[in-house]
Amino acid sequence: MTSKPVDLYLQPGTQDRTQITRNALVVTALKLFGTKGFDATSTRQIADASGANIAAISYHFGSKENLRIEVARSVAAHMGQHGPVRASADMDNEAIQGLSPEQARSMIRQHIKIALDRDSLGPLADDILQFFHVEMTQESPVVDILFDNALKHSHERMCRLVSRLNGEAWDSEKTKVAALMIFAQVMVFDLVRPVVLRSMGWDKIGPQERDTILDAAWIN
Amino acid sequence: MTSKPVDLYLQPGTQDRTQITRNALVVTALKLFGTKGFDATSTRQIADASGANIAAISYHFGSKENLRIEVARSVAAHMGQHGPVRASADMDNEAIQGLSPEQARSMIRQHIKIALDRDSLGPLADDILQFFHVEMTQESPVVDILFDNALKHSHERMCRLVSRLNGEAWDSEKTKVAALMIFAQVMVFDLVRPVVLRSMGWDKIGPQERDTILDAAWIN
DNA sequence: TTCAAAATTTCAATCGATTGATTTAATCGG
DNA sequence: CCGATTAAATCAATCGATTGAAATTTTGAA
Repeated sequence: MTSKPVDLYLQPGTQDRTQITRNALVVTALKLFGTKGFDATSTRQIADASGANIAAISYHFGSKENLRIEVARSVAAHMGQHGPVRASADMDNEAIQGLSPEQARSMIRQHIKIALDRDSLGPLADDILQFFHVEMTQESPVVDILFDNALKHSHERMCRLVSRLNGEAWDSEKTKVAALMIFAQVMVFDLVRPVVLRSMGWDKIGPQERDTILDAAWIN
Repeated sequence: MTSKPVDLYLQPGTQDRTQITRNALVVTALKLFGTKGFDATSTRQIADASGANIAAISYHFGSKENLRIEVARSVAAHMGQHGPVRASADMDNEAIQGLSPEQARSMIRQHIKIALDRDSLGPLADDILQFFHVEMTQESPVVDILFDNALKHSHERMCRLVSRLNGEAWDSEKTKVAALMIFAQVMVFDLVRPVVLRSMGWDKIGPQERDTILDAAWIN
């Protein structure tokens, strides 16, 4: 329950049966929850697709709902260490204070570019982010896990950067909304992908399409 | 199947039993699908909450999936006639051609303001838009209905307006993405409301909060 | 080091409950 | 009275979860 989250990527030489099973269940659930949704995914589908027995879910995680939480903890932990969130940890608040508006703007652009970049998340990047996006739209215990561990810090850093641009306090309502809107611009294209594909005439949102999106993002 | 969509708002004096039952089922399903999601909503919940019998769903719509589609058709029809989509129908393409950048910018702002305004959709506005948003995130037959009847036209108008600003062709990829991003800025706050509430420290997204969002929207 | 006992993990089978949908009979309005 | 509609009962299928036994791994005394 309160133990270390399951690693989304097992080190190649792992022999531990338990670890392998738990990883398979979490990764499979990550994919199915992200694509079909939590409610539309049955425990049997997860078990079959991960090569485990149905009872394994109850045994290792207690319940389907707990598996969902474990997936969220794994995702949050992984993003915190390797993903876009990690990038914001490199700057400290005092350094931002001294930034010129032009420097801040540049860092914001870089920040957004990293947020769009999926390479840092590994081969599961698409699955991780799809799960992330889906869960963000629903009120559930999972939101708190993702927000506290992967969003809060990143948003605050963005607020401090935006503050250098608009001159307002970093924790003012205006600044906070502006910071959210910067993330929103690139995030929304994944959130409403079905509509985006139809509007744009695309058949997927790949690296090329993401460049187009990034070019259109407004950071002024 | 190919008949007129169910009216979301019955005229007060309606006596027609059939019409009343169908309306109750559609409105109830609209609310439940929007809040709990399609998969997490059972036909019994819909029947109970709407005061109808379980068999009524099969009788009137054929299946739960067909009820979902009927809800989408009703929502699309209602938005097309009364909602934000309607606003874009007032301008024609030739008029937009002659707009100065400054005029276009003003119309875009107005367009967005209308898209944020929920009064035109009536008392069910929140339910309608929540259903709308949820369905936009999932690949389903419903997306096509909503896109074709409520989004396509509105997006094209926005493209033509944006075209007056950036000087590019209205159907260029750059313009189309930019137009999407304008909608995205205000839409995303409803899509990821759970995260927005936590980030902003809000307990709801009401008219006041929407004003704050609108002020932060970038149209340059 | 050896090997049986103990603990852990997996397995097939099954639990009661609920799902979407259907059937049959009663009820309603015209 | 008749067709339209509803109500109650029930369908097979699937849901999440549990069971006890089998298989596997770990442990500990000799």
